[in-house]
Amino acid sequence: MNWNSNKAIYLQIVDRIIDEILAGKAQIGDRALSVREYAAQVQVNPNTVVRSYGFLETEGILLNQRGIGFFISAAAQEKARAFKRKEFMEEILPEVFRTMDLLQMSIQELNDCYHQNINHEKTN
Amino acid sequence: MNWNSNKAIYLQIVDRIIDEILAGKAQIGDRALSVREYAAQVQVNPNTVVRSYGFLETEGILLNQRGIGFFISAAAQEKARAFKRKEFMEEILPEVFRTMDLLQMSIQELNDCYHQNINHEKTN
Amino acid sequence: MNWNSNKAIYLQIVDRIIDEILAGKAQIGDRALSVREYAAQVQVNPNTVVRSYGFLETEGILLNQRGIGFFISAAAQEKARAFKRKEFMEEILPEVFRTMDLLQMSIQELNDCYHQNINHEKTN
Amino acid sequence: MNWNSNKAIYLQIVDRIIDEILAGKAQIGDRALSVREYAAQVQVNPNTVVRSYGFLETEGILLNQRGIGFFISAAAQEKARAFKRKEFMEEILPEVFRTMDLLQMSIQELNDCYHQNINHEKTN
DNA sequence: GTGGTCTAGACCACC
DNA sequence: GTGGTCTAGACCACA
Repeated sequence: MNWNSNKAIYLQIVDRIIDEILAGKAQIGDRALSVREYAAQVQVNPNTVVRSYGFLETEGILLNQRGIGFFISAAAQEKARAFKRKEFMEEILPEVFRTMDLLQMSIQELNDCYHQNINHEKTN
Repeated sequence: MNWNSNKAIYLQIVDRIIDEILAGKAQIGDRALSVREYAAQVQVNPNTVVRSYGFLETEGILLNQRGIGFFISAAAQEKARAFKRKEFMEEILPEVFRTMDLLQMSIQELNDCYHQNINHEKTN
Repeated sequence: MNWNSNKAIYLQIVDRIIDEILAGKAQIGDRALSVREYAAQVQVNPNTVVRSYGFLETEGILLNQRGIGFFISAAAQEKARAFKRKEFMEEILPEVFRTMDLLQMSIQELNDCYHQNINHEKTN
Repeated sequence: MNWNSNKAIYLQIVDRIIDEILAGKAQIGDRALSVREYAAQVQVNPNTVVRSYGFLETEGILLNQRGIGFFISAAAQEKARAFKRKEFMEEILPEVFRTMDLLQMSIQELNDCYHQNINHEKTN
């Protein structure tokens, strides 16, 4: 796994799990990998995963069953989407629009970028 | 100024100065506020401003004349725009499009947000 | 049953059984459910019930007749009451009074809560 | 410091700090002891204090100023009281009343205990 | 100096 | 086996 050095690893793990839930790769009720398994898989210390899982539990995305493990909560999709959407609408987008203004970039240009990006992905 | 963000304060100051240059509030050849003045103005430790100015100097946006102070370089506008544009196109936008995909958000919705945002600013 | 609490499940089961004894739902000499039956009933690992029963045995509330099962001991009512009362008077109440002091809550308020609580239960 | 082995140390530290705020020993705007200082004072590992402070920050009771330290937030009293009160009303009290019922203890007896307790404290 | 993060390794209660 | 906590010690960015 490639870690971006600007963001805490445990938060990058959080993002990754949220993305997987949103992408439907993890279904409601699925058991999450055990802390040790996940840690081994992504090559980090188990404590780091404990932190990620703990964070996701406070967000209501994971549920902990004592002595058994963590599970994808029933509201995981919804909570994950809300979490991501809030971050996007309140923190990312305003900054994007402000930057566009400074760069004197029109919304039309942004649309062009979007469609280029989409086409680029399709050909991959 | 709110320093609540997760981003390092010195980088927030960098952004702020670049924004002012792009917005034309600081002209080529203008003398930048002294480190102490700026620090006092934004309520921050002078060392922090030193770091911001240093960063802008390596980017070619500020020029340091020893014993006199920092000045807006001749190429400041151009450099600032290039810096900002590169960051925007290569780091911000791809992530934005990826997030839109995860949130199943159409480019149309983004356009709507943009126009709402613009109108909101105009009425301020 | 909700096992969400911070308390160990086997202790929650202990509390539940003590409560049933105090409430007179389990009579002296009654045979307790087998570990497996109880485990199935409350949806828990049998080992967990084993632990609860073991705890109650050391408290003299259950008796184990090898090969037959667990029974409510003759002194169960008395032992259960003593156990609960001791815990209540020595651990719970002092902490309750200290918290009331911190919250600047009067004994009158507590009385009000009590009566509200009672009325609420009656209407259920 | 005496640690109760039933509760995580970092949570006991949280409780202790909340109690001090409610008791008025820590005033709004006061700087909290640095993580290292506090850790040395109560003889635990700094990481444990980091966890306590982090918890209190998410509760809005402490504020973190980057590179400077933690401070008692403006809303600390209110947040601390709300936190404690919620815990008391929703978790402690219902259990207390249920136990009183099981022990066939009247509200009058509870009042007596309260006044004894108060008198006892006064003579200390 | 401050807090933030990560690792390594240990012990625990619990299922 | 599971997660939860704690320690010890390290390194980092930041003020």
